[in-house]
Amino acid sequence: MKLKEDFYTRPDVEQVSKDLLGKVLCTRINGILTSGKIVETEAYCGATDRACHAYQHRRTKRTEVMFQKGGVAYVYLCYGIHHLFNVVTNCKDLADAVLIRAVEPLEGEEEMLQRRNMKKLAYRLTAGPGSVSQALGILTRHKGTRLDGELIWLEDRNIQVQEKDILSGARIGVAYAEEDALLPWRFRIKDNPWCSKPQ
DNA sequence: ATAAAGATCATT
DNA sequence: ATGATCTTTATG
Repeated sequence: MKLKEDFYTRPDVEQVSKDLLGKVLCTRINGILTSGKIVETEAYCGATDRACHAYQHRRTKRTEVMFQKGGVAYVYLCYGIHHLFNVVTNCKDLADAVLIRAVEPLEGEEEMLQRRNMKKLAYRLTAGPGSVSQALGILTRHKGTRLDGELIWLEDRNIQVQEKDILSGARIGVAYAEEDALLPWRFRIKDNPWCSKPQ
């Protein structure tokens, strides 16, 4: 069943980030269902985290959606090429988000291969945030989409992830964030081959 | 108005 | 290792 609003509005992004492991991200773009089990995430906290676009509650046109109540999509363009998908969490005016970094393909494999311009199934199909969005058909225009709707949503399919099977580490690509770059806010499922490469 | 940097990926 | 590629943001 679909995750409800109270899953997203909890105040602890770190916790939500961990809880998202094992949940299923689904999209139905142009009527085509694609989905994947989330195996890797990163937490971003607006109030205190230099690595977050909304650091110190910085409100811009881009970050505005992060200030909404949890349960909407924050999608932005990275390096001019990649559409990165985040789940907005916490309450209104508290700009926290979780970046989905990798999923394990479940449904719509053919469509995902096509979107990624690949011929046969390989781990790189959905490893890395840019790849996830491309495979699922998520674009910046989906920014602000409610995650309880029919376009993009998350499901709990009762997949159990043990606390001991969650590895945490420093986030990727946030060297500029100084000491905040060291926070262990990247989470992944131990021994899952669908995670993106770098430790 | 202009410039610089960026939560990345694929290729060499 | 390096290039692709273009939005967002900061600065003048």
